[in-house]
Amino acid sequence: MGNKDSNREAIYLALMNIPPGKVVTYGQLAALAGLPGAARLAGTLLCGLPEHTHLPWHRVINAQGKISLPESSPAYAEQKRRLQAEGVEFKNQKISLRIYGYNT
DNA sequence: CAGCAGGCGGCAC
DNA sequence: AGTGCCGCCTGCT
Repeated sequence: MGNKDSNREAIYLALMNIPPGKVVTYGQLAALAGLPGAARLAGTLLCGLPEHTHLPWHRVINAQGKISLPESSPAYAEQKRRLQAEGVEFKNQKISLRIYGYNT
């Protein structure tokens, strides 16, 4: 345990455990994967996910409760749409972690 | 509210 | 095989 490959896998596994209608921050996801402080890693990996992935990458947002992508990005629109489809409400592009945050 | 520095991997040279 | 730069980040000034 601890090698790079398992870290990547850990992130994916942690992501799979996020239930619909809930969201986690990058840092939280990394922490759940056993990699505290590796928030950026989570972002990098999600960025590299193939389009055909089954992983709920859309449930990952930044610590500010916002989608960490340019609003003009196609991925932004899709992420927002998927979250709204799961019942997540946006307040001016912002999500309430207090309400939709995933707590173990 | 904006700006800067810090810690962790990934990828290119 | 080693070094360096960059990122869908964060927390603190």
